Amino acid sequence: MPQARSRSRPSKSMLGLDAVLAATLALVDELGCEAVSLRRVAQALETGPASLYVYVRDRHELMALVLDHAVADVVVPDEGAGDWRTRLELLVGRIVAALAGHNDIASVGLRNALPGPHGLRLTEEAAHLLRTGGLDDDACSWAIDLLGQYIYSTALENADDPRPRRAPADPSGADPIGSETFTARLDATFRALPAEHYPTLRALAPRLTGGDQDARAAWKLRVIIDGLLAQLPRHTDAETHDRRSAKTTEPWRPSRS
Amino acid sequence: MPQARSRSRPSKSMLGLDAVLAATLALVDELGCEAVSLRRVAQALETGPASLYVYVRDRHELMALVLDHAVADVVVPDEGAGDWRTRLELLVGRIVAALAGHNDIASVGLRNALPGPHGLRLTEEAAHLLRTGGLDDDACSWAIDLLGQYIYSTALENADDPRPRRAPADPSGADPIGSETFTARLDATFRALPAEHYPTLRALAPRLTGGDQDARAAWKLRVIIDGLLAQLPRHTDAETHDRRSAKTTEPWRPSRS
DNA sequence: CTGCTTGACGAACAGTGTTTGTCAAGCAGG
DNA sequence: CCTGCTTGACAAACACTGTTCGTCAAGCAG
Repeated sequence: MPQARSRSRPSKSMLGLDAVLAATLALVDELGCEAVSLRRVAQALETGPASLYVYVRDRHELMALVLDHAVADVVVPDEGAGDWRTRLELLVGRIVAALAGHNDIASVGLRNALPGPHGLRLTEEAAHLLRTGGLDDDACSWAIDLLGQYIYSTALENADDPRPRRAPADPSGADPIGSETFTARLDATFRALPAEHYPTLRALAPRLTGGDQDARAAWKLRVIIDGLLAQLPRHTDAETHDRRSAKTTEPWRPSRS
Repeated sequence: MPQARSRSRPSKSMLGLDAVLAATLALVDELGCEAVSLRRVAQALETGPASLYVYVRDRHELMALVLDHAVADVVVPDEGAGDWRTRLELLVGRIVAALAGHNDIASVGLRNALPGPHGLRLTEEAAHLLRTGGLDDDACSWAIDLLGQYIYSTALENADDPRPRRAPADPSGADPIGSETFTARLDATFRALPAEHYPTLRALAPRLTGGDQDARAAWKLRVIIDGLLAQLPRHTDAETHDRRSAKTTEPWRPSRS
């Protein structure tokens, strides 16, 4: 048991990275990424911000680790869950849900965050499923990239939006904008467009931000997977492809560097 | 002509929003978004940061306006450029290129930035082309969302990467990581994975970050458009769809709110 | 002429990430 | 047991950030 110290420092148990990550993630949930400062994390842990540098190189690395922490509980669908496509949809859906459940943590994934162990685990599984689905190595590699974009963007979009994703709103209440969600403001933007210059957007306005967000996410994923399948060579099986343009007779493939 | 002032304030021409946006964008080009502070912008304009508040509500709004400014020169393809698909690909390609040419400005688009006049102009055109391609209103609305995700993510990924996208690297040179690109580090991450646990990622490693980035972007866009077309009703024409799963006989559509 | 509006912007404030240096506990080696 | 080294903890300090408040000055309307 640590003794009282000459600087009147109270007895402190060793922090540990897990505690740091958990505290950080809790603050992300509450305040959104931008408002999570090292001082806030340290305060939640009853220490000072300098203490965190034992565990992370800088704030950026901390957030990357927290992102990975957020998907730690995502379970890879087992083989009994269905064919490769079903499992891929399940997997991606679970990742999106896990990230969306933590405010805007997904924004970290869009900012040069190196994947951690859980991210790699899940990526390995997704790549494996894509391969099972018949994509060759080139297509598989770029599909991973595309799915990654979809996952982070969609998780960000789907995150519960009761709190602004920016710094906490003006508490004075003088500015009504601060208490409105981004989605509502985007919707208002579309609805306010002059119809003579923006006929399509005006016509679509009720739908652009509307609908069930899970249904929307699933639809977009379906689009992507159908699109991936459309890249498979036609001689793979007896099925034919739906082609609107007669651009190529052979499916185009990622070039080799 | 303004006179000399009692506070020895030198004669200043009125700033103007355009000058502010141009100066900001130049700094984004040079330093990346995060390093662009209001003080830096003000300094470039030979004024003080408080001056900028005449033109923008806050830093967030400034960056959103700069994002719009970055696509100001994107020209909508005219009808002679080809069918709707060709024009959509052209349009999206131009937007991505415009954004990618300005370091990480696209990251602003992933952060609750309300669209400006140019963004709306381009979105209107994309929506119009999608409609021309046969998507109904529901699908069109969600496709706009998906394309937006693709555009910002891809522009961010394609941005020239000679400068770190984060704060300027440690100038001491003691840390070699700071001078490496994110892509290189991601590549190294994949290549260093143990093959027994990550067989697929290890096999794909040379391709995951490799290849020509324009080709990659075009491939991903093709996937998305092909996927969109795969959602069209089959009774639209004599063409059949490539379906891997027998989940639905009718194409699934976005639900109405 | 007076008062109001608006652009310009310094000073100040609260807050941020990070570095440096000190303390204290634990461990290894003599 | 003692000494030196390592490592976790973390305060103090620094440079920097976004923003607010208040003042100045020019222009305009009544």
